[in-house]
Amino acid sequence: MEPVSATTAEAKKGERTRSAILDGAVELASAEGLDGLTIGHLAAELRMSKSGLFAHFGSKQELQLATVAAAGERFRIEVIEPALALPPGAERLRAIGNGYLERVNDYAGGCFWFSVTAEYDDRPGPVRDAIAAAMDAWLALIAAEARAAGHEDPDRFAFEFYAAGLGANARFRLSGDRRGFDYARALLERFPGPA
Amino acid sequence: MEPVSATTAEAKKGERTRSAILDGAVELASAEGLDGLTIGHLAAELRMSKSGLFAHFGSKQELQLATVAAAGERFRIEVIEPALALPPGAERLRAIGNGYLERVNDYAGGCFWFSVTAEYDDRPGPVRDAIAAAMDAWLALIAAEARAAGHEDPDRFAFEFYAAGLGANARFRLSGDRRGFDYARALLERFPGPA
DNA sequence: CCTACCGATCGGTAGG
DNA sequence: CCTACCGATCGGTAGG
Repeated sequence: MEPVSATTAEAKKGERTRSAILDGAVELASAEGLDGLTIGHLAAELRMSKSGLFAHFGSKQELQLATVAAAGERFRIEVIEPALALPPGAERLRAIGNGYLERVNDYAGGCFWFSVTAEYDDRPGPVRDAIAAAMDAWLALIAAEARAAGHEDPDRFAFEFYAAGLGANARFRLSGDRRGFDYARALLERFPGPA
Repeated sequence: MEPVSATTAEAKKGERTRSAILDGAVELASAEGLDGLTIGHLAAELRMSKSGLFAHFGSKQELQLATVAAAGERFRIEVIEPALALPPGAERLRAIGNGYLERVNDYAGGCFWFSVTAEYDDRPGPVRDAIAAAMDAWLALIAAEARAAGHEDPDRFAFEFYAAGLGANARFRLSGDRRGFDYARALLERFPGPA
């Protein structure tokens, strides 16, 4: 009767399913990695058939790339976008940095980026390139805000904050030591920056 | 004729084979993780049969535990032992820290501990416990030397150096940026420590 | 989005 | 240390 409208409704439903799949995929990959993110495991968790899920992506690698993109998009929406309402510099840097640390601290699976960086940093290909691009953008964002905040060496500050985030996540997940989060938060208050 | 002597010779050969297997296992796990360390892949690389290799360990988990222990043992022999000839404090801290950074920089597969921490930090069990114990000992060693060197907050210094090591490895492997190694090395010269 | 299937590889075993 | 296997699971396909 109404083929166009029906098609639109179907497309919407497909989009919702795809989005639900990617939510599960980001969570699963944070804990099990992008290889441990098997199509069978993910399908079982979402109560779908393997082939039904698979049809949304066409290959394991496309699922991995979509998962990396989804993790970046969710981080952008939940942490970065809100902070852009603040003026550039110290205030915004603190909002972004603390927003990131809270997320890492709260998420059940720990930091998605820590997990996938360690997994793919030695394996050339599009998945690694997507992870590297996201991390480059993250460090560039921190450096830009640090520069606006008056840091003498913004690139170095960005590295230190990035490293502190990795370290805090690792220490907390492995040994239950939360002090790394305090050290990382303290970096955001160190102005105008170290010698 | 000489059953005891023959048995001893066989045991020696078994030990050498086991050691060669573990060398390959540490290298493979640095790049592919402890799950990607499959018995078939490792056997093919060493030109052994799967079951011949398997017989040395009895289970995948025992192979993983032996690999973690071997990585720790090799690090202890190559980096820590030589530094113990130096007096405790700044000198020894620099030797250990720089020795670690050189290793991470040089190794083809990157840092074994970075790879396996991200992989197992969310999976309870003996493998994760072994990794956590090794990392706790590593931070405690750095903290003890930092204390002897006069740092005001040795635990914090240990965290900062640990984090800088993770960050330097990640930035270099992902994006080819070696500046993290310079930042980490600079920490070893910052005496008696930050505020 | 499903059922039913494919060849390859996984960890592990039997028996020598 | 080997050959020859096992059931389970992998990514992916056919056909609907």
